[in-house]
Amino acid sequence: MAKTLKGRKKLQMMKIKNKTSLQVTFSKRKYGIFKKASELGTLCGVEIGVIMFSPSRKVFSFGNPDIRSVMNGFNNHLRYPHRVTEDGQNATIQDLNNIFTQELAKLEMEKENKKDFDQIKSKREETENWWEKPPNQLDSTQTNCLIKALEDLEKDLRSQPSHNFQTNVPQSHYGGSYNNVVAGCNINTFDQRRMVDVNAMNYNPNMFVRNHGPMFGYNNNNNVFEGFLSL
Amino acid sequence: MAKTLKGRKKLQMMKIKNKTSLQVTFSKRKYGIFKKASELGTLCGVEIGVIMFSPSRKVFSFGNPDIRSVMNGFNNHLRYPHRVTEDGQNATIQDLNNIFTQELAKLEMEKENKKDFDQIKSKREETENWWEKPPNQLDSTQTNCLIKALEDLEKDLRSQPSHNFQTNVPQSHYGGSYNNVVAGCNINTFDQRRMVDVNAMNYNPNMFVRNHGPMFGYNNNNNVFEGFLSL
DNA sequence: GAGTCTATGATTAGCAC
DNA sequence: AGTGCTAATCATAGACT
Repeated sequence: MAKTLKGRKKLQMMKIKNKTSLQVTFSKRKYGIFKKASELGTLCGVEIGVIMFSPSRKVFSFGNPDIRSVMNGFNNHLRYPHRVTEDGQNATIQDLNNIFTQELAKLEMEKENKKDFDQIKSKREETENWWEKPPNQLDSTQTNCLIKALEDLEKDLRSQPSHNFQTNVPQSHYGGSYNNVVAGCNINTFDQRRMVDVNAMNYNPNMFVRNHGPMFGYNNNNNVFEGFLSL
Repeated sequence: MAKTLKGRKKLQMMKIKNKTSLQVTFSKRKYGIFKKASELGTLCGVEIGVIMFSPSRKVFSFGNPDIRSVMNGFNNHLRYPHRVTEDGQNATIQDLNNIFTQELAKLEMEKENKKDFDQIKSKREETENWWEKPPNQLDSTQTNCLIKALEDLEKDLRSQPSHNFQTNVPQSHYGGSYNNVVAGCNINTFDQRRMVDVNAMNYNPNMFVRNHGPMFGYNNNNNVFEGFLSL
């Protein structure tokens, strides 16, 4: 049957009103762009990536060699002026990742320091209660100090009005407050919580683009599109 | 002058051997693709982004409305299986950002705790050196403790062989080691370093695409490309 | 690198399925 | 949401500036 096709007409460069023809145009031109991108990649041996959303907000993408590496390469060129590297350059995402990684390393170090600190604390408590120990467990330095303090005390005590002496003050007064609750902060849970927090992060410097799910792409070799499981 | 132009010839779909014609082809087709992408964006009112690297590794990109928001939208669809949200979903980049933000908040909290800790430490030092203070500055509890310790000491000292007493041991022996260097870690710089480090991060949850420098783009309105300052 | 020219190849609007 | 048709429009290889 002879058909009276009018052929292509020039299109005004504005959003297509008719919903159906808009959808058809999108579909055809999407194919056209992906094909062009594929050709450019092949002819010139360059990396290229295309990302688009359909009128119904579905995601489509093409990448040569793949969209992930192209985005990765692109991100390497992004600069974050609010953050500057040691040599005065605006930071790349890699720099930010490095900074974060260093932060976490330091957090880890803090944790270690805290551990040391606690160790020293307990050692110190041990040492600092030396005046309650029998003198034969004191070293000569401690003994000397005690003697010195004792002499000073004696001198002062003799030169001033009497105190209201009360013996047998419970030893736990010191031990308790040093070992656990100090000024409303529970030392026992302090370190534990931090440990949990640090482990919770489990930061991977490469999480920026790796390890994500399947996505749409234009397969350069056989003109087949692969599906991106959009939400 | 009459010229014998041969017109366009069909091109083999393979990498162009001639360096010059490859560069020319790239330049022309780059323009073509950006124009197609721009048209698709206008005609269909959709978001589209194109990123490519020239043969000399220069970066070019086009985005409607802009490459950043397109990449952002695309990233919303990426999933990071090594990281799972509370409801069991694979994490988006937003989730990762949230996790990071929370981590930093906790780091900040740690810093506060450290501050408290140091406060307590100094308070404690103050308290713990009480035996070196003149007795009129001691409270009754401390005095009682000292008396008790003194009595015990006296008793013990009398019941054992003599020590080699040396008076005038420098007081700084205690003060020094407690206030500054502890087990190889300088307490004075400890907190300061963390403060600097934390402030140095200044994490912006939106740093993924915001705040970066100028980049090439195809200006939809007047067909002008803007430059991306590549490295 | 970018722009021009021209013949020709490639894309696609409008319509139907 | 995609396919086939066809005529018209668009893109561009090659050569040159």
